[in-house]
Amino acid sequence: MSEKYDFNKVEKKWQDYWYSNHIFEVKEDPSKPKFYALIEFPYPSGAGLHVGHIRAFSSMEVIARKKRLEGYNVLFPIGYDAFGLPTENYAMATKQHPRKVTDENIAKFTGQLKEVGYSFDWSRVVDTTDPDYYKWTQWIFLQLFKKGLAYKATTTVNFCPKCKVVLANEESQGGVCDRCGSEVVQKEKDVWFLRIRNYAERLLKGLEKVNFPERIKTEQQNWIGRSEGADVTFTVRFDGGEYPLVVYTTRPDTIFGATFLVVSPEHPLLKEHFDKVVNKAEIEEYQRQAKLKKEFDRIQVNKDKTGIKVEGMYAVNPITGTEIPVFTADYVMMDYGTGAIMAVPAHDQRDWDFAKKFSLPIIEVIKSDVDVQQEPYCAKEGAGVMVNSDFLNGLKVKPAIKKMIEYMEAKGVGKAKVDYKMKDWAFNRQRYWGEPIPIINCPHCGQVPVPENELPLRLPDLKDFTPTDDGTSPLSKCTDWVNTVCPVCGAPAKRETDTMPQWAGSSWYFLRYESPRDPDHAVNPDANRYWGQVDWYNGGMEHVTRHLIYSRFWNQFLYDIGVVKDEEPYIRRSAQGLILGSDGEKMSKSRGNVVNPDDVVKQYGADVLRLFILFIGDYEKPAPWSQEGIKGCNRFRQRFWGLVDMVSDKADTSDLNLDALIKKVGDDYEACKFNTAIAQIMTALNTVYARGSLTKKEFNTLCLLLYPVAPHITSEMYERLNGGAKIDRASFPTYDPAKLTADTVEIPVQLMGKLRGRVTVAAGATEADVLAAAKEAGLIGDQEIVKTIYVPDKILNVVVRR
RNA sequence: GCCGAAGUGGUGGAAUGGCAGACGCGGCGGACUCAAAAUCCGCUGAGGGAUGACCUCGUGCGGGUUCAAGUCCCGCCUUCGGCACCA
Repeated sequence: MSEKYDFNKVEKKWQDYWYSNHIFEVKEDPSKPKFYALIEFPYPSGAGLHVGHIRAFSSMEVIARKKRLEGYNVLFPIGYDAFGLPTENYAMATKQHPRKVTDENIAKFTGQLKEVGYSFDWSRVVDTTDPDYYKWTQWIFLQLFKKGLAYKATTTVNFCPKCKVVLANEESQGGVCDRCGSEVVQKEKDVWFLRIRNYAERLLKGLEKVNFPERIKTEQQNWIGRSEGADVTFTVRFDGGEYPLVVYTTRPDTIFGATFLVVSPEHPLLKEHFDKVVNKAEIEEYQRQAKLKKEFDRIQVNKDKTGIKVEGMYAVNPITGTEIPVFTADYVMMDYGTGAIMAVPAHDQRDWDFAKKFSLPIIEVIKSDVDVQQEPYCAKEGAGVMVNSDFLNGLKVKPAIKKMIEYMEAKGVGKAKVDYKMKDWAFNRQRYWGEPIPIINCPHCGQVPVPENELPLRLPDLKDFTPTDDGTSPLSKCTDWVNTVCPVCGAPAKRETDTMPQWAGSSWYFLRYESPRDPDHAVNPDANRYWGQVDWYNGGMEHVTRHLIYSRFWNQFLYDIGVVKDEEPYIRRSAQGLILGSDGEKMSKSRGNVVNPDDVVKQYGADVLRLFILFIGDYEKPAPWSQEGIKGCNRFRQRFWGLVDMVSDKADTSDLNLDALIKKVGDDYEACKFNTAIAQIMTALNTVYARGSLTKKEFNTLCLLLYPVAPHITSEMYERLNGGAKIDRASFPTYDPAKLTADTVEIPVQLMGKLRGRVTVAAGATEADVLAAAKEAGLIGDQEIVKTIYVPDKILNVVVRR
């Protein structure tokens, strides 16, 4: 009898072996096929590794270990997304430098990850806060700038008065700051933007050729929000003048029902021709009110419509020539479409609400059962027939849209246009702990890029990096750094003091992994030629619409300028579900239901933690932690260890189909069905225990199948029974497709679709054989058989006359 | 409002249209033990039957297609996620 399994000793032994012998470090090797497995690199927070990380990383860990056994040259890198607010806030609170905090956190994460036994290539670690890394983040920004894809504009922004930072819309949802929960206010600000909208169509198109789950594609499509419509030019007339006013509509067919026109309070019409407006004071007051409102209030659905008629102006419908009134209302947004709409109250809820409130006419242009004076008929696309619409009458909606656009284009009053909900990417933050934006503001030359040979533009070593009250970056306090000379004309100039958002560094890190130390390229061309795209990327659903789109955008841009060879960065993407507390709620400190992976490793070891996190349930769905469930995996490991003493030449192998087991486990791993893969191995283990012995071949197969999940114990077991051989040098077992079915099969027999019993027959038995066997077993009487359905080796169903 | 995913025992969850509940947890009973823990063995959807090898019911609800439906179709309910005064 072998000694009891000592997980502490064994796990330490194998981790030492892996890491000190650099087993998982890889080089380009044209003799082997490559496989690039990627996990989202963690943000090294002070809290350390979370069980959510374990679930997120373990899928690619299994795939990486399996692919290596299958002969692939596997790139499985790790790094740290280390710029960001929590570190900076913690550093301020504890009066330390963020650099020090970051280094400590990274060291902590590294230690924890190694204790779990992950097979990362530790020679390729990247850290987004390392100047050798952010040098290239800045370089990519400069390429974007040079191509006109980075620009500065004044807009109102969401500002968090507590964090003293400008927030993107997605970081201030519900009108509160993502980070601290404070109420967000609106503020005028110069903001850097990246023109991601220029890539909207390609980001959509690219989804057709990648293997992402449908839900991820759908979320990205919604985020991009493509809509087909038309720009239609109305003429605004006022005392002594005319002004072309372009509205955007997805329903140009309904223009005969347009009874008024609405412009956003920020619309240029109300600036450029404001002197023609009769009720100036009233409108100015409304504009002031709109500005005060936070984004949150303004986009509240179903709230009362407000607005003011623009007196002294009216608009001419370019199709009918009819004059209609012009309003300004805050339900029209300046940053979508053209900031102006033609209102068709009969067929749009918002326009209808507004028309009712201001007693405006409602003209039906799509026939329906509803009385549009009582409620709008908001037909889904394609439903209904045009009425009251002159030459469109009798047409269905779709052909009517087509005909109207053709008509407008011929008349020169409108043209087809595709628009996107996605906005340009606000690309700056007023914080210290981020990549400095490498731009110099010269009074003569304007925005001048920092020369590339001066990159990295390092963060100055500030003592006080608390944000300023007026919302400018703490870097502005460092005058030595801010004051410089213009690289073009030599005049005194000032550096840009904003830093990049946290999404910057993570938008291209997967490319840096391919040549992490190359001093001359962001991505080494030879390395990129070999490693190419990420074959499989796993991460969280929460990053699907930001990180995943941003990084696809950067990759497409880098493709356009010839830096990388592939247009899409990721071939396949999967997403793990959340690990919940044992109470079924999201883990959080305040609920006190947080599980620390360190504690689990201490108590049960890494293999049990890895087993449990993968066995817990459907990988893509949320699953609650269970302290009892962990015990079950510990039991399984003990039983698995017991196999060491059960190997025998005389074992009867007839009850275990190894080929089928290999296929099932291998296929399940590839499909992220780790729970059923492990269940299959458990079943096989139960079979072996029931018989009391197993062959050497069975032993090695079971070890190899479980190795990707539980590498420590399987490495030890394999070594012991194979004369010191290392399992990581072995090959993943293969199966013979001809042997997947057993010699005899048990066929369920149904009568009228209801189970009557089972008969055992030789595999491949004919319908007549099975029917005869069923009759002999008394499962079928002597009723008249109308019909039989036989699925070979699967089922027999007999239909009889009643 | 629009889009998407999901609803299965006490519980986490399995089931290319073909034996519903694999595997695990928990529970019950037994073995070992002075005893407990650990371990091992057996049982464990509900109801009925003589507690048996038998029958009936059963995958959110109501219909339908099919020899056969957790799975496909139609109509609902509930939960979760995404987008959202998006023209």
